[in-house]
Amino acid sequence: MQHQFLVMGISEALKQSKFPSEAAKAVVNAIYTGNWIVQQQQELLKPFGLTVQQYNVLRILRGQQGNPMTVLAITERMLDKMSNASRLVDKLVEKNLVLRRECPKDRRAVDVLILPSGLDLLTQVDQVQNDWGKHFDALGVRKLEEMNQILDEFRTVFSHN
Amino acid sequence: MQHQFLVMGISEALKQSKFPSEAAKAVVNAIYTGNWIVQQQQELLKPFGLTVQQYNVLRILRGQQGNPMTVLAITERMLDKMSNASRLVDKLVEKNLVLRRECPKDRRAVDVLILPSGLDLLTQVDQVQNDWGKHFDALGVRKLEEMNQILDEFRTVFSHN
DNA sequence: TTGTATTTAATGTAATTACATTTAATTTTG
DNA sequence: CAAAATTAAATGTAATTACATTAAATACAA
Repeated sequence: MQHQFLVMGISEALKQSKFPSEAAKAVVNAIYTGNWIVQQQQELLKPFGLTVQQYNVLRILRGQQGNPMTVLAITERMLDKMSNASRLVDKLVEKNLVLRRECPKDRRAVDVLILPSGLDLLTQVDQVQNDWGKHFDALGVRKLEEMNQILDEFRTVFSHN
Repeated sequence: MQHQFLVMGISEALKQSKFPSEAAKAVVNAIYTGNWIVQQQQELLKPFGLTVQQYNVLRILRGQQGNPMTVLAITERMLDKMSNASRLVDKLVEKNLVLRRECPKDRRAVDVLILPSGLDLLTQVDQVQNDWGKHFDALGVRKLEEMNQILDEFRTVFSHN
């Protein structure tokens, strides 16, 4: 009973021929596309024993280039409204991919650092991720820029009530 | 410690100034935008005691115009790879919004029907949803069509290995 | 300084999701 | 027809998420 994401236009994908408006269709399409990507990434990450969220946290930590980040700083950079960065970091500590230690400047805060083992794992995952991402290059930079532009606009239109 | 989705370009939103490629940015942007919408809908639906998934199932059932749907048919039309349409329908039955009964043609299957109370609730939600969706009209049909086109292409590019 | 408010992270919990298994009914095959 | 395979839904469970609360440290204000 596993639902497969099929690759097709949104109407065929959801077997829904008519939407009340183009905007309604875009809303559904954006959710569907986001889910579709997450689904794909989940599959890619399964062999590495990482969830999408854990992977994202690792990447965020790598981006700091050896500098520690507090849990709060991690939360701010996460894609997902986070249920719990604290517990996510827990999992990564359990897997020995990151280090958690008291922040010397503020003892409320906790510094999190990616370990060499974490960097190694990311390197492995990168290989697979890059291959996967290559598919999108076929769209061309021009169109991808357009996509980014439109998605940004789509969210931004909300600030102009 | 609740993370707020702020309305801005993807780079500012995630405080990440550079992406390895435009495609990588688009991937993140699509996930972020999908999450952003789901988040908004969650807020809208909270007063009605519905989760986004439950709401989607109700809408799917309404689309059948009084005809019953099996659980499997519902699953096929869901936005999300479904953990469990069966338990989702459970919740809706508990709330007295839908009816579940044995399918006469195939006793393995279960017919699910939306009840008048379910339709009423949807009518109420529609009002709020429509107001929310209005914001996107500002983008113009032209641009929304473009967005739908690009998102479809984005997923479709995968079938052309 | 001392009490109050705020910030940061962790924890408790209920609900949901992912994933595997089970049960029952139907379809297919020999 | 009978056995095997398949299909549909439900169930068990572990993990994750949502949401609220707590605990500890810091900042702020009187």
